[in-house]
Amino acid sequence: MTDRRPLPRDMFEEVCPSRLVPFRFGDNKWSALVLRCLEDGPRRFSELRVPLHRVTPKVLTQSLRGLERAGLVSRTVRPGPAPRVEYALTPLGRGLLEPLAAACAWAAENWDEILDARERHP
Amino acid sequence: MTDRRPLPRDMFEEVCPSRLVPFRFGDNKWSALVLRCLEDGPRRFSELRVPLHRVTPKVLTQSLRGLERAGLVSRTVRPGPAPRVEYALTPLGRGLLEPLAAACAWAAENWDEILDARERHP
DNA sequence: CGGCATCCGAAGCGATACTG
DNA sequence: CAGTATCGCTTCGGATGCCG
Repeated sequence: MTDRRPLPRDMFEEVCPSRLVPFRFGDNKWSALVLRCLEDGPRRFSELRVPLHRVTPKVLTQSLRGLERAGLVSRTVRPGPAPRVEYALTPLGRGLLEPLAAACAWAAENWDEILDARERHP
Repeated sequence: MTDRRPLPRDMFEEVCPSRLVPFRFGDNKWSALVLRCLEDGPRRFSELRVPLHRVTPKVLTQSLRGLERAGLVSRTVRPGPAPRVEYALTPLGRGLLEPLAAACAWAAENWDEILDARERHP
């Protein structure tokens, strides 16, 4: 570890990808989970609320709007007597799912080690 | 997209990896960037502040403490007349860097598309 | 140099109630 | 059903000042 390249002057600039990723993942705390909920196909609004521990409609809406603005999720209103809205991954969103899954796989593999570390540090 | 497996009852349970990942990435908004700053080797406290846009010492400390508690970063005090503290990735932390890099690579590849989406949605 | 203590405004998010 | 509106608590994080 001797090739200590100098750090960039400004990693906060808009153009740095690592700025975007944590931001997208954490647009709000539910975003990543919402993406994974859409993994198997479109889901309705109230359908999403259940596995997300009864998240408040307001907060879920915020999350979905954020994902929509980012082009990761699409929103379609199906015609009918009762309102019926479905959310689905866009191709872009589906692409993000892969690195997200990689991160999750990492977490699963190192689960014990992570928990051990947290116990060791009081 | 016809195999709509039912969603799990509770994706919020402690044991779900996707809970941990957003949490780790977003422990605070700097965590991911700090990890990337340590990519090339150990760095001193004040050395980290520069590329992070002069982040406040308090906040940087919080971030580092969080990463330390998670076992991702180590903190070593080098003996000498003046205080000199170095932070470095642990093997565990280095492992996380890979999925993190994958996510960043995704962001870099789909940069234009993401920005386009944000512009289209007012 | 590498922090910690304090203050404070801003943002996050849950609960509740209401609406087309 | 799929949201919006309002409230209030909690957390985040920037600014400032002090310390060994």
